[in-house]
Amino acid sequence: MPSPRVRFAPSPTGYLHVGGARTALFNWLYAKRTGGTFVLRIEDTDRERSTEEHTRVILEGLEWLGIGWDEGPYFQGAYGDRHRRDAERLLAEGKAYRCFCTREELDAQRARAEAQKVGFRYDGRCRHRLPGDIGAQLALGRPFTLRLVMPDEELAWDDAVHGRISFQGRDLDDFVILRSDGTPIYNHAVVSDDIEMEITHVIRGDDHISNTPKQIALYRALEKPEPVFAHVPMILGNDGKKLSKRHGATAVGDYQDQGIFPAAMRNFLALLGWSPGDDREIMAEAEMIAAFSLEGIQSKPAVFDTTKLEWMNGQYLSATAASELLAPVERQLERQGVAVAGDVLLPLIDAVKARSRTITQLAEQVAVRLRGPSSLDPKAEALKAKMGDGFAANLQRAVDALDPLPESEWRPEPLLETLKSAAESAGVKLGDAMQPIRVALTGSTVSEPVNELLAVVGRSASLDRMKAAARR
RNA sequence: GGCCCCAUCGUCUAUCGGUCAGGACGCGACCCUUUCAAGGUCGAGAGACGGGUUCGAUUCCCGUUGGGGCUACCA
Repeated sequence: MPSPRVRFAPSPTGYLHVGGARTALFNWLYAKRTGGTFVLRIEDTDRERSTEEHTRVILEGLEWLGIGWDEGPYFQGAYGDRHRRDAERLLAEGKAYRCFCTREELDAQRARAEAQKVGFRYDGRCRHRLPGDIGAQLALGRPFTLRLVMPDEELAWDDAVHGRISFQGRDLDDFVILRSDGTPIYNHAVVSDDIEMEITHVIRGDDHISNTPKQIALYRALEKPEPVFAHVPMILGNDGKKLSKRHGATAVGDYQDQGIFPAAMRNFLALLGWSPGDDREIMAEAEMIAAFSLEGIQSKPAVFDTTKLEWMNGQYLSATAASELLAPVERQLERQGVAVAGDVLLPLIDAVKARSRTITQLAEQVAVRLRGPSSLDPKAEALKAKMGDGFAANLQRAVDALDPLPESEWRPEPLLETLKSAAESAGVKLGDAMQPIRVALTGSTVSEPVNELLAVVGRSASLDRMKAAARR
């Protein structure tokens, strides 16, 4: 059996969204698993909506995710001649026909059908035009499209994820394969290209299921063997509707900006609608490839859960050394206008790493330690309100205790000892003594241990922030 | 309206006729910590409904209901 050839074929009419990315990932995984070839094809036959910008973003998104292609990118628009030849061959063989119906006529028919609440299907009125009539239309220079003669037969296939799916040709209409300007329609271009590129496995979104019988009809008309089809289910928003812009971040680039690791994104996407069949969650690339199969793909749609994505990213984050985080954190800080040397950053990164889920969160925490909190988060606000006067009093006591500590003693151990004895002699619980300091220094109730926090922020900045917070 | 797909905890999923229906996220509790997390342990939480088939159905079949997709000279 020849090695499989799969393809990812996005249309550059929008950004690379997570659904497309997952489809690409499944194709890629399958190719890697089987030693096959992964072809990238840009379907830009819709000239109106396709842009180079979108193409660039899609390519960059795939590269960022580490999904490399073996062939391409091919641009569908470059193969117009072949698409036309294939369509004309069908015309010559009587498997397609010229349709002189105008768009206006068709629109009117469709509107009428809709008003009557019946499904619109092209009635095939041009299918049986007499040769003389056709000649006359041609002589008049009337524009025409090419329509496929839809056979009245079963159009079925064994879907690799759904099992057998069957349509009846009589339920489908004679769809257009070539526009009046000679350019191909999607379904025709896809089949022509998949044949030419010797694609053996078509792995794509569920929304293409209804295109598949049309494409099968085309394969039969062209007398070429059909590939294996595998339709992966949709990705839904948290309201159970198809994932779209109004659900927030749907573009792969959004997650890149949020500081999600490509490896975490890949891992998460792979587990959305696919499972290795056991309990594994965090999986290395090689592990996923080894476990991947089309049969392991779920047949029901999956809801995109960003909370779990962030958890997974946190897993990758805590497994990454601070030194490797240096460069991305520097980039994030630069964007916020904070420039600091790496040797200052490293201990800060180490301090907050375990408490962050994304690079962005991590960079924010680092920035707060460098320049102080700009505001208090809701929990810190609530704590301050709850403690009332005790908040400032505890802070003032801490300042009094810590102020005499010289720079050389401003280290975690002496700091802890000092704070402990101060709290003890004042008869205050350690927690009550510590939390106000945490809030004063970071604006948050969550941080590394307070003594370590004080050490990492430094003597003068710590005392300044505490004094300022005690005054307010 | 027509055609097609889908249905296990709130979410992602395991189960390929016999399981106390397992795991993960999230949630709650506890442990650890004379401070926050992280981590660890435990807990709550699911087979849409109705018929079959079978000694036995979450699993196989049919129907109902509920979601979703497509129905262009878009992709």
